[in-house]
Amino acid sequence: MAKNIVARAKDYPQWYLDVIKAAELADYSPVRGCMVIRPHGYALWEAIQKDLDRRFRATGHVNAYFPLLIPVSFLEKEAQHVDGFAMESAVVTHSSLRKDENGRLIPQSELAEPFVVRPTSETIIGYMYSQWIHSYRDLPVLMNQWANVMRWEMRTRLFLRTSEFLWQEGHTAHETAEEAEAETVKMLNIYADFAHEFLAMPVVKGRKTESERFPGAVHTYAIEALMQDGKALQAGTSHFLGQNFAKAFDIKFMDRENQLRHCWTSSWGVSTRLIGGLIMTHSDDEGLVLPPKVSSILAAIVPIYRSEEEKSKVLAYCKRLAVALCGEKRVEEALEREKGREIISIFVDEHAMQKIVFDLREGRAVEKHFHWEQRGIPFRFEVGPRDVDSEGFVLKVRFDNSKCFGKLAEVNSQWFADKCAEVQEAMYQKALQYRDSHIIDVNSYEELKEALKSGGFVRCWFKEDTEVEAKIKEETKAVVRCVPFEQSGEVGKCIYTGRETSEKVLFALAY
RNA sequence: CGAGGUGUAGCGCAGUCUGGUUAGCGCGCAACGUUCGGGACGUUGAGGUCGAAGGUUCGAAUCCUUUCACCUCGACCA
Repeated sequence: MAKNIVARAKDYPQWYLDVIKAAELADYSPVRGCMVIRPHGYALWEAIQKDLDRRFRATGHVNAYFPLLIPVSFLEKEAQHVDGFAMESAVVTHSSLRKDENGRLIPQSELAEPFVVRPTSETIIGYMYSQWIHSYRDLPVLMNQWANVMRWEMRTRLFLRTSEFLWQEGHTAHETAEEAEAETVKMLNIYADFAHEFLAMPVVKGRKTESERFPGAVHTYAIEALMQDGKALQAGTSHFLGQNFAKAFDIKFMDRENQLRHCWTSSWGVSTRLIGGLIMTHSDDEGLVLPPKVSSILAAIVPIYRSEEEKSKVLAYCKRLAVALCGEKRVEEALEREKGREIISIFVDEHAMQKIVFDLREGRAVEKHFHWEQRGIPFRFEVGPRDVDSEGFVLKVRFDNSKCFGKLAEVNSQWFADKCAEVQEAMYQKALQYRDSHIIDVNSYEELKEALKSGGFVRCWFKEDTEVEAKIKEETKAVVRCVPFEQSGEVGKCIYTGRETSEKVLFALAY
């Protein structure tokens, strides 16, 4: 049992914070609601960035960067957009500081027009697109930016909801509604594939109801994941913006019939919130659990010895194991490069920048086991004198805490790659099984209320209606997470109003 | 923004009601020794403007005033 992490069954929110702290993913900052992402946490974001960016490029998108500050007047241009973001805006009103009589620094020059620290960039990007787009020949515009944004949230939680967070936001402009719509769906599919293949996190693809829609969007699609405590997490969104922003920012082009028309735009994003989702999908009472594809450290080699004799014998053998895993060249390079360091990093694959570590620190092996375990490192090779004698090792697999005995002779890079792939798939299957067994079908409002008590997605016939949703939210705290794309094609009666509908929705309590 | 609570070492806390030696404990940290295959132990040591400002007093972590920050619940949360 981990002594610095409370059990999930006892206090799930506290467990979540304990895991983050124990794995050194993030820390609170002196600035309210803003977190510091520590190296081990940032490595997760970098891994996410790398994989997603590859998928964006493969579908013809390019990266650009737009300013942090947005004129307040821009926000006013799209009516729903203002309403959605006004309350959570951080506003820059002054430039320069001067000292007052007490030596305190106070803002000096008031700006002619205040700026908003971007909560999202539709407005400023819309403005720039209006400058750049003139003809159908300029379309489509398929851009993405990796950036930080700020939303002055009332209450924050590490990774899940912080005042400042990192994300990517794609912004595209198209000739036709159909094309923009197709783009919106395409990007949602990319998110879903990414969640599945990379994060080993199953998600439901669907459409948001009107009350959950992005301010200014015609409709919003989302991927919804289910956390271990039965609460849902919106893991990514893709918005069809229609011509709303094009009209607000005058993004017009001369079409093929020589007519001046407004573009059709989309926007889509995922954020550091994914890391919160990753934690709550896979981790256990011992701490963080990372899928091999996400982890920058794939394995730790932990030597076990007592005497000096044993030490030299075991370390020499560990080196042979490292060579079997990574190749002689990389091991020699690492030992040379990191000479004198207590933890040696050996790259398994320069391209992915994934590595194994050789833990040479002084101290008890037990402490090291906990160290790597709490950080979610997928594999741990434990090597002691007995293993040296038998030309073997003990392999601990983080995700299921299984332990097996291996032989040095059978280890090579392909063997290890297979192990990684095996665990990656097993983690997805485990999460998928959990998710699927927590989708409950109900046929009445009473059943819905009852089912919500045990958590999970509750699926039922529902005729979309903002007022009804508000009532249900008030009475149960649950909302429609999404209207799944996958529908039976049958028709049923709405569990609240009894009206006929062709759609089943997923209700859940949410983060 | 409403209600309640908490600020004392890196972290967790005692001490505050009833003012009085040099402000304590546990964890963690450092050194040394014994240990070492699932969170060991001993010895020694470092570490504090008691959230901030002002006041009462011979004397304030403790009493008074003001203020700031954080936490919990509510409201809010594309």
